[in-house]
Amino acid sequence: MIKKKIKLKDIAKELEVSISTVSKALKNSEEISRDTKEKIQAFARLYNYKPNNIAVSLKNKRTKNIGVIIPDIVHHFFTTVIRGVENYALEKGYNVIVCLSDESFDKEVINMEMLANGSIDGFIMSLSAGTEKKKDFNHLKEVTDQGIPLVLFDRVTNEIDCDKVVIDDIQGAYVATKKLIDEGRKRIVLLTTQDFFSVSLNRNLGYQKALKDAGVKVKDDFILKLPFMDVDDKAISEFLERTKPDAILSTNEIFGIFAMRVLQKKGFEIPNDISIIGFTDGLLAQHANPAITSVAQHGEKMGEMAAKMLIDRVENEEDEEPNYQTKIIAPTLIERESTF
Amino acid sequence: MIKKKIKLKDIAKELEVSISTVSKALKNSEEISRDTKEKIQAFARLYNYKPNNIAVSLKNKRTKNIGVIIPDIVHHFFTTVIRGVENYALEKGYNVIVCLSDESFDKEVINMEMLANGSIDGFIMSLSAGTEKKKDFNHLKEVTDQGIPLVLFDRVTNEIDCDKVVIDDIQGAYVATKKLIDEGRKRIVLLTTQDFFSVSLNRNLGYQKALKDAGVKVKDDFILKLPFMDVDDKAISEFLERTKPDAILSTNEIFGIFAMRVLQKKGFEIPNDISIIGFTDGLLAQHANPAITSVAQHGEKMGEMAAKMLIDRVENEEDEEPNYQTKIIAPTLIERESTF
DNA sequence: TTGTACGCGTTATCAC
DNA sequence: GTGATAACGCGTACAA
Repeated sequence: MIKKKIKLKDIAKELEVSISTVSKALKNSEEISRDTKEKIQAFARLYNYKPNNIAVSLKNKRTKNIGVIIPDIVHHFFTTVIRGVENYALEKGYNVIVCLSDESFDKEVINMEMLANGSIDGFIMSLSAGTEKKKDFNHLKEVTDQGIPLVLFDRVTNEIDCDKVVIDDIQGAYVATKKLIDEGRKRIVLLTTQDFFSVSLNRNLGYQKALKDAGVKVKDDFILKLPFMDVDDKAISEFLERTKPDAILSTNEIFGIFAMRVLQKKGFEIPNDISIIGFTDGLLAQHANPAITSVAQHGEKMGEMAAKMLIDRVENEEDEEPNYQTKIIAPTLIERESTF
Repeated sequence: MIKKKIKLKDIAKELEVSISTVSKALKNSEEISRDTKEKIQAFARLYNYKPNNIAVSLKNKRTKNIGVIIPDIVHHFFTTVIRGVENYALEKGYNVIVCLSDESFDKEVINMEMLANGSIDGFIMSLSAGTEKKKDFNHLKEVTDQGIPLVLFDRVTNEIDCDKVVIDDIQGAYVATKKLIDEGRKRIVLLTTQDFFSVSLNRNLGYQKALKDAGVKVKDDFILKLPFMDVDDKAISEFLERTKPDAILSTNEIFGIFAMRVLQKKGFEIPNDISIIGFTDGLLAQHANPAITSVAQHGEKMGEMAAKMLIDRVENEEDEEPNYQTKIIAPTLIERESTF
């Protein structure tokens, strides 16, 4: 009952010509006579011939696959990036192999090694928390040393020479903080993650810069650094009680949501009593009540750009002069109901 | 500067042995002498030799890739399924190639055809809206006819003979509706999508069955069928005004969230005035205020089961008697703040 | 215009 | 113990 896939050899045998004639005929080569071409093409269409990707890959040393390694897929931002990559990739005839590092250095290494042995033409990735913490980038170095193109996005590192796509995190935090200052807020606190995340560090800088520019003194105890994994309601609650803020900037979506719920349960009104701005313009921010003003990271655009950079690199490997670029996307402040 | 990847031939040349000796030595074959094995293995380790996946695939006719095609990735449920698939796949040494159909029949076909030509050992997929609407499953049929294993999950069809993983949607809706009835709710309305979605149909059945079992007459105008794409605030708003419900069952997460916001803006208290239960236990339901009681679909478990079924099938292709199975996962009602 | 021969990197069979 | 050879499916330089 199984209709096995037909291959060149089968067509050749059936039509009593050589394999190479079939191969050429199917590529519409000028060398082959109109008659045989038509005969072969008709037969191929009839039996739905499609070249075997693996054999073609082995021959061309091109897989038409791109590997994407992200820390976590249950995370709206990464999800939008994948969608962007997919969009562009499909258009160019590439498949996307997605691997999750699960925020773990080891998994990131394993995944990279698996894919680096011929499965893909290039990588798009965002560093896992484990890798950012450990600051060990040898697996990236090995990949680039082998000449495999790599594009880093969002969570990047200066240690590796390659193409990058990021948003201007400093600017994003600056604009958000400024918005809060302009509203007249005086006690603006920051909810963020630990410093080893490059993005958190930059957002923290932007926050501080905006305060300084407005002549406000930065207080260290107005900044709460939480572990990235399980959110700790209690820590947030205590922090808010201690600091009594009139505005909150959160460097991610989830901390902002948690803070808002804590405050609402205590009877505060958002934004009347307290304004909130979060990073990552995800579904949670959009559908919260009130909807949360957010710094959009434009994940889909980021994915598309990363894919474009990567595929350009893959398809023009002659470049002996790498000339790597870092594209910086401007973040956008999306004003909603959690600010005035 | 580029350190090209080393291959068997390079090792053979360097150590002045034959390629096959190297190959055997690296697989620790008994045929090779201890000395040469050690020498070769040491050399291979030093130069970090790793077999080329593509060549191995061509030889074994096994790619160790599995293709996952889903309608949308910016959707928490599918995202958890992918995570489940990834978990199991990585453990078994498989990569996951993710393709998005974008709810479109055409994209689904294109993606399938791309992957079916040797890129993957089997498929895991959930039907796009377009495919469910069109009821054209030829692309699936072709794939299974070629002997490529296929596991359908969540949005499945009876037209195709293959392994399947679903949750018991009827039961899920039944339990949720019963919960609302037991709370004493009298005017329970249903927010759902159009009938061509198999899951919506079943959830609708469960809702109606629960009402009938409780002796409540089902009113057709208590059921609102919305297009799946862009949610229409106004339609929901009008529906709620017309039906004046004291409880809402939503067959997905997003409609429930929208309904809640509409009601809250009108001054209703959840759950004091109106209870809400949604399907898909996603981030939105968890972090809404109040948090929404939901029917959990156990996406991660579903993904793991689908991956296990697929890989079992792939690795035991001798089975001439297919004997396909449909695994039915029991849904769980997660009680939160939007019900009593 | 068509066909032969070889290579892509690996593995398995068989001969030495 | 080791090595030559064929095969996986395709593409192409070269020969006929």
